[in-house]
Amino acid sequence: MKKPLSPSLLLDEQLCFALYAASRRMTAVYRPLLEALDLTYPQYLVMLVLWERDGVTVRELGERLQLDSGTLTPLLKRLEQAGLLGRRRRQSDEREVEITLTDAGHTLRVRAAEVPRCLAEKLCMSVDAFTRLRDELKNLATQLASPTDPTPIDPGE
Amino acid sequence: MKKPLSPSLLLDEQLCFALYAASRRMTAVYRPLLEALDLTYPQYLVMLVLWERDGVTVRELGERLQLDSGTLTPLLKRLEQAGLLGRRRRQSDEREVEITLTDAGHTLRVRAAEVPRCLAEKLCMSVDAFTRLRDELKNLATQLASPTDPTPIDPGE
DNA sequence: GAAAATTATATTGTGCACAATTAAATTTGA
DNA sequence: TCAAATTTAATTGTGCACAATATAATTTTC
Repeated sequence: MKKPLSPSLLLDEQLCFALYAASRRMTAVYRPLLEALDLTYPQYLVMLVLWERDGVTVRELGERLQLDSGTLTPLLKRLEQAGLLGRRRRQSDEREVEITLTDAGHTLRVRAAEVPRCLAEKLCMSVDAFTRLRDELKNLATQLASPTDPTPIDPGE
Repeated sequence: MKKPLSPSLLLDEQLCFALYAASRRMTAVYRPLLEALDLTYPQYLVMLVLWERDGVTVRELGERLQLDSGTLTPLLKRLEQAGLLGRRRRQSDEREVEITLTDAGHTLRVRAAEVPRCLAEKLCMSVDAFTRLRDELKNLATQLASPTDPTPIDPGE
């Protein structure tokens, strides 16, 4: 009598829906905070990367955030229009587009520092619980990204 | 010396990004499985609700999935075009649109039953770990949905 | 019982996500 | 060296999400 791992089609038993719903709730909580900075949530993520290291390429941004150019190109153009960053082809390799923060882009970081504080308040979690859940989600993403890992047989192409 | 709860702006320390990335990875894993059923992931969620209880209104679907009519109306029209469901105004209250599965919609459930099995394989998690993570995410969503819970002062409107 | 308020859905517009294709620059290799 | 393969962005098209607005049906209140 071994109970199989979630063979259910009941919505409330799905891990995927709990994840999907929590993720949308999370961005909904960020929305009013980021609105004050004139940023959307994905734009905020791009800014986080750039505040860590300026002058990265679109490809590097994409690797970090797991987003492709179809998403990033228009998003970066909007941030450029907003005056937060500049985009230009690299001299060394004209295929690459380098993203650099403007002064306004750098300055925004100060106001953005409030955002994680507001969220910490909202979360009401211990540092331990926060770290544990975050790392569990990272592990989950890693497991989900594994090529064909648990598939019994797959000769591939 | 009390360390504050995640006052960091580093991408890899954010719970929100771990959540966002894991959620997108999850739907990416579902995508090829659902493609075989000609469903997108949000369409699959709608079908899960309808397989549990047929004849619900758009409003009830929205409450269950936390999606509004701006998302559901076109999605439901696509499922109607695909022949999986029908939409008609309720006699008792013409404001409401009742969604009912067609025979094809009911039949699809059989093939969909394979989906959670494929995912369980991919996840490689114990039932306990699965359940615990799912319920932690539900709790997180609940906490994030709480109106103004941890805000010190807010006289409101 | 009619005006006002509420409720339910649809519509419009913006901004992601992501697949598929295109185009240009660079690298590789016969 | 030069043609083929690879790499990087951009473009195009579809389908969510969600805010804001519109519209129509129903309920409430006087």
